[in-house]
Amino acid sequence: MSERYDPSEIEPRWQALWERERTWEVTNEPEGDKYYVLEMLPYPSGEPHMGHLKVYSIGDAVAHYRRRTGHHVLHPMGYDAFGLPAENHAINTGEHPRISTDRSIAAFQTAFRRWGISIDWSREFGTHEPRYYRWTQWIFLKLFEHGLAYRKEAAVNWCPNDATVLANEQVIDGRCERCGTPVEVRQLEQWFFRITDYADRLLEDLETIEWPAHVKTMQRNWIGRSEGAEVVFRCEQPGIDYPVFTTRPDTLFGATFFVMAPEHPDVFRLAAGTEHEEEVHRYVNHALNESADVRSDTDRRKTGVPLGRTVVNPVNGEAIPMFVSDYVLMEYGTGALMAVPAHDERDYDFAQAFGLEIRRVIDRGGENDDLPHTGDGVLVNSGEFDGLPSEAAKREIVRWLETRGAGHASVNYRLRDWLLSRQRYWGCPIPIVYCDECGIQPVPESELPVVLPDVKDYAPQGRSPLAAAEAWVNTTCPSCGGAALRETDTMDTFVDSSWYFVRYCDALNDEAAWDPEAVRWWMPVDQYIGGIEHAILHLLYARFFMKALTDLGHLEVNEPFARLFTLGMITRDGAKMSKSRGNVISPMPIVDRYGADTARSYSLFIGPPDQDADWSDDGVEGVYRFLRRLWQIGADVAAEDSGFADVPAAPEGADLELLRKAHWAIAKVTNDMEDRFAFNTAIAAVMELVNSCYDARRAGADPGALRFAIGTAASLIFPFAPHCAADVYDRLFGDRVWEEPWPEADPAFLARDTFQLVCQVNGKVRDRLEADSGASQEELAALCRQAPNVRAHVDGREVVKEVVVPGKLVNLVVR
RNA sequence: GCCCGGGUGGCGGAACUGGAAGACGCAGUCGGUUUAAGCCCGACGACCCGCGAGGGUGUGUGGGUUCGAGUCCCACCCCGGGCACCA
Repeated sequence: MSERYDPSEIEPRWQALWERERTWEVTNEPEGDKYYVLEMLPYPSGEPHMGHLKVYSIGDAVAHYRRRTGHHVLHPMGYDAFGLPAENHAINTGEHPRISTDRSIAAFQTAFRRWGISIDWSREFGTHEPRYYRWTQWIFLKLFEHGLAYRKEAAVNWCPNDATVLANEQVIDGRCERCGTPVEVRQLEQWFFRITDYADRLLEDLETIEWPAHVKTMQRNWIGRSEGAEVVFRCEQPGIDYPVFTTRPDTLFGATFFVMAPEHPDVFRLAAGTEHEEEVHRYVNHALNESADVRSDTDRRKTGVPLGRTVVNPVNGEAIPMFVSDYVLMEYGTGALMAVPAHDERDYDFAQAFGLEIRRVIDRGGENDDLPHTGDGVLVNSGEFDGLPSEAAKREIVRWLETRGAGHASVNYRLRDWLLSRQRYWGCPIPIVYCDECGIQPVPESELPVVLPDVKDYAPQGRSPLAAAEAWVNTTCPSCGGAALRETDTMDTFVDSSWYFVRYCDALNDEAAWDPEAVRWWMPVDQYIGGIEHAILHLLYARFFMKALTDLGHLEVNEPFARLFTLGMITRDGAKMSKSRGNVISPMPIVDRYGADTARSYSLFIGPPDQDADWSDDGVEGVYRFLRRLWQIGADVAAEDSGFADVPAAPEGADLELLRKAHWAIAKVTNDMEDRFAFNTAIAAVMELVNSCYDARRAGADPGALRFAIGTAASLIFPFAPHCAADVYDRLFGDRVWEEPWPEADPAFLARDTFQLVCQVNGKVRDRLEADSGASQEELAALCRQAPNVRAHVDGREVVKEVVVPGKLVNLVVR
C-alpha cells in the first residue's frame, strides 16, 4: 500500500479542473428537462458557519443528483448584501459597510470553492450592486404605478435601539426581532406594499406547492383569515353608525356592551360633554404610551372607561353602553367591537371587572354549562332565531341583517400591509422625490439606478443617515423641473431578497430585470432549501412579489418555490452555536483537517437533515475513516488490476453477494435521494457497501466484481463527497464520474432465490431457517413446524391458526 | 390556552405498507499488526437469568385493536417549535 488518502492534494486538483472547464455553468437554451435547485442566499457577515456548510451541502447533493439523472441544472449563488449588521459595524468602526460586506463576500467565495460546491459562477451577484438594485428600484416603481406601493401615516412599530421602523413580521412578542429591544408605537408616514390585497391568493395557493406542512400552517396563521360579518351599531347621539366585525353573528343577541380601541379617532368626540370626558382623556393618553409587550399581556386585568354613550343593537333595538378599552386593537377589524361576555373570554373578563350583564344566548345542551362558553351550540334568548344551531344561525342572522341594511357577510385578516421604509443607510434607496408643487414623484426609469451616496456618519438620529447627503438629497422634480428632495429612507432588505431567484435566470442583463424567455424556462425554483426562520417573512414576501409582478404582466410565476425543504440547526452541546456561549465550531478548521468531503458528508450523516443535530468531533472522525477506506480500497484495487477487468458473466459465491450488495445500495441511495432527502441513510448504505467490498476482497473476490462494487460506491457517494468520488472513479475506470448517468439497480441482482424464514410461535420468534423464495404457503408452514426450536414450543399443544407471510415469516398460534 | 413536531441502547440515529427492534456511525471490550503508542485490519456487543443451549423483559406511561404494534386507536406525561386580547 503505497499511496494514502490525502484530501489536501485530491480536492484542489479536482476543483481546479472544474473551475478551468466551467463544468457547472449552464446556458439558457431550453433543452431536455430543467431543474432549478436553490439554497437561500447567504447574508454576508463575517465568515461562513456550520449552518452554511449544511445548507449548501444539501443543495449541492440535490444538484449533482439531478444532473446525473438527466436534468439541465441551474445552481447559482449570490449575496443578500444590504442590512443592519454591516451598518452597525460601520457605526462602531467608521468602515464603510461596502468594505466589510465585500470582505465577507470574499470569505464566502473562498469557502464555496474550497467546499467544492458546484455553482454556476457566471450568474453571481450581490444585492448591494447598483447593477442589481437598479432593478429592485424598477420593481418598486412598477408596484407604485399600480398602487401596490403607497405612502400613508399609520401607527408603526419603532425600535428605539436600531432607530428605525419595523415590519409587523419583524416584531416578536413586542420586541425587535434583531436586537430584542421592546418596540414603541409611533405615528409616522411610511411606505407600504399592499400585500393584504393578496391575502386570499397567498392562502389558497399554498395548496398548489409542496412545502412542509408546518411552514404552510405558519403562513396560514400569519395571514389569519377569519370569516364572519360586519354589523352596524348606531350611536343615536351624535348619530353615527359604527360597524364592527364579528366571527360570531350567532351571538348577536348576547351583546351587552360595546368597546372601542383607545386609538379610535372618535373616542374623544364621543366622550365630549359627558361626565366621563376627563377620565377618557386620562385613560387614552395612558394607553397610547404603554409599550407593546405590556399592553399585549393577556394575564393582565382588563381596564377601561365608559364613554357615557350608548349604541343600538340592530337585532333587538337595545341600547347598550359604550366603553373604551385597550384590549381592543385599532388595527384589526374596525377598531371597535360588540362585546358578548357569555361567549367570549375577553368580553367575559371585562364584564366581570365592570359588573356588566352576562346574557347566555348559546346553549351547549350538555352537562357542563359554565360561562363563558366559546363553542357552538343552540340559540336561546335570541327571538325568532331560538332553537337554531350556531352554524345555521350565523347564516340566518347575516341574511336578516342584509335585508335591513344593518350588516353583511365579511372577511378579516390578521395580515397587515408590508411596511418597507427603513430609516437606515445600508439599503436600497427608494426611487422617489418629493416636490412642493407636484407632490410624490417617481424617479423616471431612465434615471435608475438611484445610487446610494457615501456619507460620513452612519449613526441614525431618528431620520435616515442619507438625509445628511445634501448634494444627493437636493434634486429636481422629474415632473416640473423645480427644486425637490429625494426620499431618504431605504428599503427593508427583504425587498432585495424577494426576487433574486428570478434575476439568476438572466443575471447579466443590463437592459431589463430579466428576459421573459429565460424566466419562463427556469422558473419556478424546483427545489428551494433554507432555514425555518424564514418560514413567514422571506417566503411570504417572495410569494407576494411573484403574484404582483405576474398580475402586472412582467412574469408568469404564480408560485416561486415549487418544493421547499427546511433544514435543522447544527448545535453544540445541545445549544445553538454562538460567540457569547463560546461553543462555535467553524467549518474551515474541519475542512483543513479532514477535507471538504468529510465536512460535507458529516454535516449530512449527523442525522435527518430537517432536524436539529448536535455536533460530535468523534462523528467527524468516523466519516473521515469511511472516505479513507473507500479511497484506499479503490486505489489498491486500481493499482493491482491494471487490466480494467469486467464484471464476471456468471458470478457466484462471494462475487454474487458483492454484486447484490452493490445493486441493493443503488436502489437504496436512489430511493433516499429521490424525494425523501434521507441523506443520512443514503450515506449509511454506501458505508455498508464499502464494508462489503472489504469483506469480499478478503474472501478473494473477482477483480471485475470488486471494481464494479467500489466504482458503484464512488458513484453513489459523489453527490456528498465529490472530490474523493471523482478520484476513485478516475483511478478505477479512467472516467469522469459526474459525466456518468446515475447508476440503475438491476432487478436480477435484487431478487434472491432463498430467504431467511422467521418462525414464530404465538408471535415470538423461535427459529430462523433458509427457505426457497418460490415456496408455497403450505410448504413454508410445514417448514416452520419442523424447525427444532419451534417443535419445542408446539409439541403437545394444539395449533389453532397459521399465519403465513410469503417471503417473510410464519406465525403458529397454539393453545 | 390553541396548533404542529418529537420521546427507540452509553451517544447520534435506523426500521418503507402493521411482520426479525437497534441498520450505519461513535464511544466501549477483546484479538491481530507494531519495538511501543497511535493508525490500520478483524471480532463482540439492548437489559436480566444461565457455563451453554436457551428463557424472560424491552421503543415515554396506562389501556385497546390484531395471529403479530416502535408503527394503528383512546387517555395521559415530558421535551422542542409556532401562534396568542385578531373580536
